[in-house]
Amino acid sequence: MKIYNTLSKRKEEFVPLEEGKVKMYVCGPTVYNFIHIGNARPMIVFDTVRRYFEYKGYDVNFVSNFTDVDDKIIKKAIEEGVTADEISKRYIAECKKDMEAMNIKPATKNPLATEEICGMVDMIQTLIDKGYAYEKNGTVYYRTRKFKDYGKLSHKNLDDLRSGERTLLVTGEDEKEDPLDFVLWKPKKEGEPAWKSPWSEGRPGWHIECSEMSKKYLGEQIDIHAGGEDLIFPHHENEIAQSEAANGKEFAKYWMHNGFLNIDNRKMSKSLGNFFTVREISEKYDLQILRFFMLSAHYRSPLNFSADLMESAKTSLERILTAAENLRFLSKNAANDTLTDEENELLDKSLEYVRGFEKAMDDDFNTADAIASVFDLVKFINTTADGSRSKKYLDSLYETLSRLTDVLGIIIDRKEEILDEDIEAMIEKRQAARKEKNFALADQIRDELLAKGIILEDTREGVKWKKA
RNA sequence: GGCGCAGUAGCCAAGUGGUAAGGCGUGGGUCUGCAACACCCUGAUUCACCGGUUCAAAUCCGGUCUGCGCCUCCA
Repeated sequence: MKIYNTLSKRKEEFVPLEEGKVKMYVCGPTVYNFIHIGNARPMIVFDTVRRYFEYKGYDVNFVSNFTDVDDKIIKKAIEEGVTADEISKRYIAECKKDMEAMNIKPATKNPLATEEICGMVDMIQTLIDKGYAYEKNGTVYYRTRKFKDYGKLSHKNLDDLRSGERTLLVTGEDEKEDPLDFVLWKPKKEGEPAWKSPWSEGRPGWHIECSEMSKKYLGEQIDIHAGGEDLIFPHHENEIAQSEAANGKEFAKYWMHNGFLNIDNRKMSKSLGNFFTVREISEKYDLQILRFFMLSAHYRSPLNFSADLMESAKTSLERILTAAENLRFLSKNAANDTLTDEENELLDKSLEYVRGFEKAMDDDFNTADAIASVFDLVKFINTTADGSRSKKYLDSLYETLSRLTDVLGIIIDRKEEILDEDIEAMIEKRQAARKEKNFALADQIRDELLAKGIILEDTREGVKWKKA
């Protein structure tokens, strides 16, 4: 397996720290509102990465935090006249609902920043003891120039940052030894949530949260650290500086970053009025479609979102779902159960698509290419599966398709739904009408059912129905 | 100013040296009472543009144009 590593700027063969295990940390959202579709991209992408590791037999320890103390949360709390805690708890719950609807597997652990303050204080103290941090008037800063590898992830050097950052110099607090130093701990302002520390009553800086939570739940060294590309600098760069200085060893072996989601080729923002929450999308579409849409491009490419593209994704996904539905239907009605020699050969052939899928995924999780293999398999299913096939053959194809779509987090199973008796009766009535060639009545009944949200399809093997 | 990414058919999108995957859409056909599903056929003599390297370039090098991102909270 190859993974593109932001550190080296190239694809590298994946070698786990510990045989058969993957330790990965994904920076989670700050919970001050419903998550937006931009937040959804890393969730979907890295859940798919995790699923593929599991498919390959790895035991994945997947940790993703919620940042539940932050200026934006505090601001929102003040607006609503409630506690910051209430805001964060509420939106964590809402976020988990959205994640479930996107079929994102629950993380092994979702640490909350506010529950890990102790560890952060310890880590900051270690940094001070080692000379990597200093305290001024209750605020603790990281001594950026002391960490010689600073800039290795974002491939910046300190002097470039300085020359470009006039604003930083101007706004930089006088207390800082250097404008590039960043905050590890800050004293509280009136009315803000605060915790005790040796330096002041206050709260941790954003960057130290992830360093500490990653260490606590995964250890000092992890395999993969991931997040949106905007986190490369300064967030991840700072995490490296903190963790490697404090722990004295390499923090993460592979750094993965997803590209941004744009709306009409522009960055999503509230001021441009092109801002969508996942919840809003879910009112119009099954979130499987959003998931499928996001996986239709490579995770490192920018991805443009629009209504047309969602419609297109919906139709595409429908094609996969229809093939699965057909297999289920045929299997239920299959006459014989033993595989013929020809079917055996066909099944061998179908494995070619599995190999294509794996080859794509092995190459830095190329989901767009992997989906092409799924469509090849779908075509194969549509051309070889019919009423004459054995149950075993049909089930075997279904199992193959299901295995691949499961890696993508696409659910093809559908619960057996039971129709109301009167609808059942209408379908029978329509069948009778068709037999008598009373097509006017048959069509009328079909329209009535459509109005009730039931779509009928007449096939050689019988009548199929699905919900609109 | 510094750092970086991208430009492939109507749309989306794979493809990093060997002669352009896949999906959506369009048009035609087969199946069907019709519809739907599905299947078959239909698509870039060409990969923003110019020049170079090579037997061979969408893929490598140089330049031009265009769009975008990061450098500040941000997935």
